Amino acid sequence: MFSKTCEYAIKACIYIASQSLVQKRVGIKDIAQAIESPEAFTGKIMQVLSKNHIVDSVKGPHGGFEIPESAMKEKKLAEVVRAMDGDDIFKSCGLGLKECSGANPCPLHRQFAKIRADITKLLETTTLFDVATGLADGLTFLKR
Amino acid sequence: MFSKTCEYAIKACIYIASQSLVQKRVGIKDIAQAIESPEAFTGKIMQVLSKNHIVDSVKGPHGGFEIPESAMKEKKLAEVVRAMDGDDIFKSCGLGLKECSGANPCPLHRQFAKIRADITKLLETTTLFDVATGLADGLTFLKR
DNA sequence: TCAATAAAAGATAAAAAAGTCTTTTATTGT
DNA sequence: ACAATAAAAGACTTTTTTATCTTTTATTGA
Ligand code: FES
Ligand code: FES
Repeated sequence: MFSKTCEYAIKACIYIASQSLVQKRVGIKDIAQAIESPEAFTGKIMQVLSKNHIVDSVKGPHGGFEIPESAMKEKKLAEVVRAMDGDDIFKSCGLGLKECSGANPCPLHRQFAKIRADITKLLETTTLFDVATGLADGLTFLKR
Repeated sequence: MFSKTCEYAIKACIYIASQSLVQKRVGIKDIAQAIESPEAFTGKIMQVLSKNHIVDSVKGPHGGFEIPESAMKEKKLAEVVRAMDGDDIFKSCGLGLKECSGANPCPLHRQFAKIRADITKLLETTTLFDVATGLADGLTFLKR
């Protein structure tokens, strides 16, 4: 569904958001621990998220990453996915045809179009705030 | 969604099925041409499909692959997917947690579970016959 | 029986994804 | 100013996926 990189990115964002809810800035080590990701690789991913203005990064002592509450209420999961995996999941053919089109449909076009629309809706409507609260409340988990 | 290998496999099966509908056995070259896949790689994929009894293979002159009409009415797309990609798509967590479980749900568990169920239903209920007819009738396509 | 045909099997190769290590840059508090 | 901290940037390595090439095995029909 998503690349490993994208999975890490989504989890990292949710974790950062949940910590930002209690005014805590988190470092790469914290993140890697919280989402069970390799530390150095997580650093690379954070660079992309930071460049795409999905998270705010602060260098130096007491630095780290954060997502202001106002921002996390705006940022959709779709933005994270697009930053990491591009928009393949939103528009490409499930059987890998060069382009998905009703005019030249693959044998599963109708069914896939429905599923893709569901995925798109989920990602385009869910904000980081939406998912961060469940984590903060201990209702959902990012590892195990 | 699926690996490239799996996409080729699904398309190959659909093509073979559609040709079997008109009593035509097809070779690797035909298949590779019909689904725009690399020929040698397609051969490898056919080995797996053949070993998993998803297609029948015949060596020698006039040999090739076929799927008897009775068989294609039984074979579900899910069998093809399982043979190539395993059952990850049917059961694993969308965010990559070691296992998907309601007891230890990731923040997107409920939404993913729904989408996964839809995908599963599609793959478990659609037979090769179902999709082969659309192709045979020129309503659907495997390339472009 | 033997030449031609076509898939199976095996050994590599190339490309992409995932992951690591080292150096640089920015920030902070003393 | 400067030592310590932490992310950014860059160069690399490893693993997995995708793809190719060669050899072997089975089948056919002349
Ligand atoms: S053409 Fe394949 S999903 Fe639309
Ligand atoms: S735990 Fe993630 S989808 Fe179920």
